[in-house]
Amino acid sequence: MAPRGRRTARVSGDERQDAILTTAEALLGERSFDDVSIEELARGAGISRPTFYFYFSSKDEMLLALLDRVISEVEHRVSELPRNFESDPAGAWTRSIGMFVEVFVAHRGVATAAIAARARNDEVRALWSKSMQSWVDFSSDVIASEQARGAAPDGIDAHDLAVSLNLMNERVITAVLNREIPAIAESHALDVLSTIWIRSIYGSVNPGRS
Amino acid sequence: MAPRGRRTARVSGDERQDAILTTAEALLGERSFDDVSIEELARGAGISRPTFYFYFSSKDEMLLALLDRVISEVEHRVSELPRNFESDPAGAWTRSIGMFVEVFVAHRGVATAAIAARARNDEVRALWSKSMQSWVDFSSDVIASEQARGAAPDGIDAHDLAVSLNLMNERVITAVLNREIPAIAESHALDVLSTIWIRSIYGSVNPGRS
DNA sequence: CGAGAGAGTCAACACCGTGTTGATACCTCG
DNA sequence: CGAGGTATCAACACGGTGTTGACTCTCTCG
Repeated sequence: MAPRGRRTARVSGDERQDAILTTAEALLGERSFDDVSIEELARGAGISRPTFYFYFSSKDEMLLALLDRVISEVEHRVSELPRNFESDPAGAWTRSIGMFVEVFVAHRGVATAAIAARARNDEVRALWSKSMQSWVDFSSDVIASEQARGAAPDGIDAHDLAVSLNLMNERVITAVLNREIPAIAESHALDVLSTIWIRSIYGSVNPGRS
Repeated sequence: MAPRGRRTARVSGDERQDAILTTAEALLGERSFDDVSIEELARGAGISRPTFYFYFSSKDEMLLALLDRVISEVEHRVSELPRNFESDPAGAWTRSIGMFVEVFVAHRGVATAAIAARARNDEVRALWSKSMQSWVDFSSDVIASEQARGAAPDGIDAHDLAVSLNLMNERVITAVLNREIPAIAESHALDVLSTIWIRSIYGSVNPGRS
């Protein structure tokens, strides 16, 4: 039943929860997780600090909710990645890595906060690890099949290679997004990463089309 | 003047400072920086919490002192790295990366704490960045000269490549040391990293000796 | 309609870790 | 001996997290 004429005095619980998460994404865009107090999150959502605890049992719990949304997006997008690497390996890898970059750019604040929280919070670590594994499994499968069909040389375990390259992506992209030193120019990032992936997977500068 | 017969009731300031740093390295080996309180550091060094502030103005300041020692070691060891890449490129790179790995392994606690603190503390960030740059400059110089002499293909900026590969090392090694998932086996790490470096620098599986 | 039941809210409180202050003891050197 | 730097710590102030208990609003059902 929609509220008529006179609006309901109180906004619904779900809206409040969303308001908290929205406030959080916004604040994490400008400041670090530690520098955002629960007080601010609550004020941003129009409630008092204790009421925040009605919605989330802790600040980390809220980060988990934020991260959960991102993970769903990641798993969905990874499952839709094309697997036709035979015809244009370089292009296919570049598109895959590009998607990785896009997700990080779109959720920079959450990603940075999660990476920091990972060190102290088991649940955050588990959730982050789940998302990294989506990418690792995808790339590991593709590398293994490229090795199987003879397009990529053996001499390195497909899974080890996939893990290392994905960790490189994570680290290089956060360095770029947080304007660290040393880092590379944002405009080069995708190009540089793709080049490294392709050279180290195929052992050559120019993997042949077939 | 050495204390005679009767020992000085009070241990010297320098010893106390060292005791704090030693306690810190030990505790950081088992717990995260945030989980180590100043109270514990002080107790470990046989002093009270306020006295800790006589030696360091904050916990971060102490981390800085810890990191400073590591940086000196890094700069020293980097400057001693051989540069004879012409005769045995693969071996030379493996030895260089091996040294990177060694430093991380030897100072695992400090490295992990510094990486976490980097996000919130400017001085830690600056110091860490200085140490990364030692490695980046070294590798960037070597890559550029390999490209110049025609042993390594162009098509990627030497500095961008050096930054990315060094960031990969940082991330992969911390993942290994902290037993993250996904990560690779500690015993493979050096081998996997070297392979990726060599393939992506030389654009081939087997850079020729000359 | 009116008495629960739930959801939602918050003032006040307890706690813990950081950083500060001021008083005091010790040690050395003129 | 006594002045001045070195070293020490009890007690305090502060800020952020998480908890409690009482209150209000709204919806439902006899």
